Amino acid sequence: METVVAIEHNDDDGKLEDIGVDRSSFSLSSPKQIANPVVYKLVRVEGDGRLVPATDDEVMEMEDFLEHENSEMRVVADTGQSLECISIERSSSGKLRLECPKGTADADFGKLNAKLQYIEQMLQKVKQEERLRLSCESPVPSRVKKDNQCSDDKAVTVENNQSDGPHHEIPSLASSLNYTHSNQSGSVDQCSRPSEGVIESGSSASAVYSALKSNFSMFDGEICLDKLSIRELHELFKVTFGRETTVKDKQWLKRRIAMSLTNSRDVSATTFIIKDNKIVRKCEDSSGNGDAEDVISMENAPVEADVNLKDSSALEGCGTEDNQVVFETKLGKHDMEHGLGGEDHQRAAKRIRKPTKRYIEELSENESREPNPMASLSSSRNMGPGLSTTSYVRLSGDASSEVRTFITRVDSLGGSDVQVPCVSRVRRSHPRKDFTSLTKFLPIGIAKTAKSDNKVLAENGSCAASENPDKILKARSAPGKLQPVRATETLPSCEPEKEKQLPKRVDPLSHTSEDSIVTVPTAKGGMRRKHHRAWTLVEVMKLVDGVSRCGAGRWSEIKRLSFSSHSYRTSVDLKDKWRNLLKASFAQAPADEGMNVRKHGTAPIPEPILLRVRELAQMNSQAPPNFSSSKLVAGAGNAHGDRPGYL
DNA sequence: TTTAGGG
DNA sequence: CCCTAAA
Repeated sequence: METVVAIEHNDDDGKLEDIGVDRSSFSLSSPKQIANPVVYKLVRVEGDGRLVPATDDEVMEMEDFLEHENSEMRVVADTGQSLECISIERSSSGKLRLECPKGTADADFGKLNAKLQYIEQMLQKVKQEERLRLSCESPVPSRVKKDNQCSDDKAVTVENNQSDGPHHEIPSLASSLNYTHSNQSGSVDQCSRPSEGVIESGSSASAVYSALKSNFSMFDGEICLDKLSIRELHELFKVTFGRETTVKDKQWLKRRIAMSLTNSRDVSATTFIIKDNKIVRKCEDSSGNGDAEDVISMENAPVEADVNLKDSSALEGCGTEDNQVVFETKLGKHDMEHGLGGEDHQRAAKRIRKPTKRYIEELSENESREPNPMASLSSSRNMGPGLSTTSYVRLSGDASSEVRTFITRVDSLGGSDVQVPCVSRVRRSHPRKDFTSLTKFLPIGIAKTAKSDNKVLAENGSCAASENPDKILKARSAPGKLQPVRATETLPSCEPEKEKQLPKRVDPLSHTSEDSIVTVPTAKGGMRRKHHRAWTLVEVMKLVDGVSRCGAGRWSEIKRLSFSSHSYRTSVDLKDKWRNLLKASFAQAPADEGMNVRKHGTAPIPEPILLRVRELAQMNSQAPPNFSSSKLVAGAGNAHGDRPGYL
């Protein structure tokens, strides 16, 4: 099957200003055109040419493209053959769409620009891959199976919905897209034979080409996704994204995994890199990251600054309807000062949220909360029968850029209307975290109580909303008189339609597994919550990398450096995870090659990572925790010789 | 406040 | 993961 990126052009909002982002590659020059939101619909082309709606998983994949709008420009050596797509945001109708609120259109188009260029690159890579396959490789079964003669075919269609707006620009955009792969969509039988002309057509094609060449020559990787079974891929997927997948397509899984890892700007700065479906380790050891960091800074810094600038302007545009809300518009130059994880540094730098003991507050929350276990689905849970609740969410600012998002909720209960202005900074390209949990919050007590809490909400919202819902919860559970409602498991598919309008996204990358919060009984009779956030592969890699550069034990340092973008994952978490990693790496040292398919339930950490863990552990003369492990003895004299005696 | 270690 | 003692 092929995938089509259909571009609709909507003209429902034409008064956006042109803010002068470089979009030359689109041939877009008139402000008017920029202003028109572009809506992408993700569809799939079946073998017979039918268009079918994309599946959820595909949609999810699309979202990842936006996740890393900055880093994805990096070359991905990727064998994917089916899916090239863009996703911006899912609208209520389930379609993907990008809406450009005023003042942020430029940012979006910047991203769109990057996205399109990225697609170009991807296409080139696909072709390159194809060439390689033709020359030296046995075909992958799944590929042979494709009914379509041209499994690599990418069709980019552009449909222009707008009636009166100037759409002449859009076709040019389309043609620029089609340019790269026009021969594919045009003639079916050519697709497996990329011509030189195609290679040259892309602006960055030559660069991609050379990059690919060098990449393919590096085969010292230890993890080869191609060799994995579906099951293993599923497991890897699980570690990588923290969620399960139902997709059976090996190719898809491989691409997803490789993509995620590669696109993660955090990972890219680590010693692990993804090349050609393999997780390999950079040759240099822990010291040679300077280059990577520099590159990243160069790539991202301007963009970030740009976005941030818009940020403030967007702010003014929206107006702070409440003085209680304080913004820091401190921006960016220190974004990338650590070289990675530059997403949230501003927030991290300012307004440091003290890591309160969430469990305590959750305890109190539990006490004040009705014993009713969260049976109903999220939002409308605490809308009592007698409560007439009208609420709307107004979004100004763009959710997909580092911009604050204003939510104004009007709750009318008992005749007294309460306006709850909230400000949330949505991470750039990480709009997924539910701030809907904020809107789910409904004061049950007296209106006065709610009012007094507005302040708290507003103040905390600026920094909490973009983070873990837990923190939001904390913020509002402090007053204590309210009945906070936690959005426990918010499955996208089950969400009320209303919710889908929000930029609330499930992070397909790392946060996808919504925190599964289990309440475990404590000795003192109380109930404490146990958050569980599956460690994703990316996180593990970051952790390992952090340890490699800071040394084990300096967890706060590591957290600051590598985990500043992850609000959860305290330094203690890092330490714990490291401990587990250590245990894992030593426990099954001479295990089967490739993936550790050991005890079910244990995360299948890729061997190279465990290997690295061992190295680091021995470097730091860290003794494996469980000394009595029998495997350990066996491992000491193993033929691998990858780790000299560590005893 | 952070680390180390037990649970 | 949580909790706590110790630094």
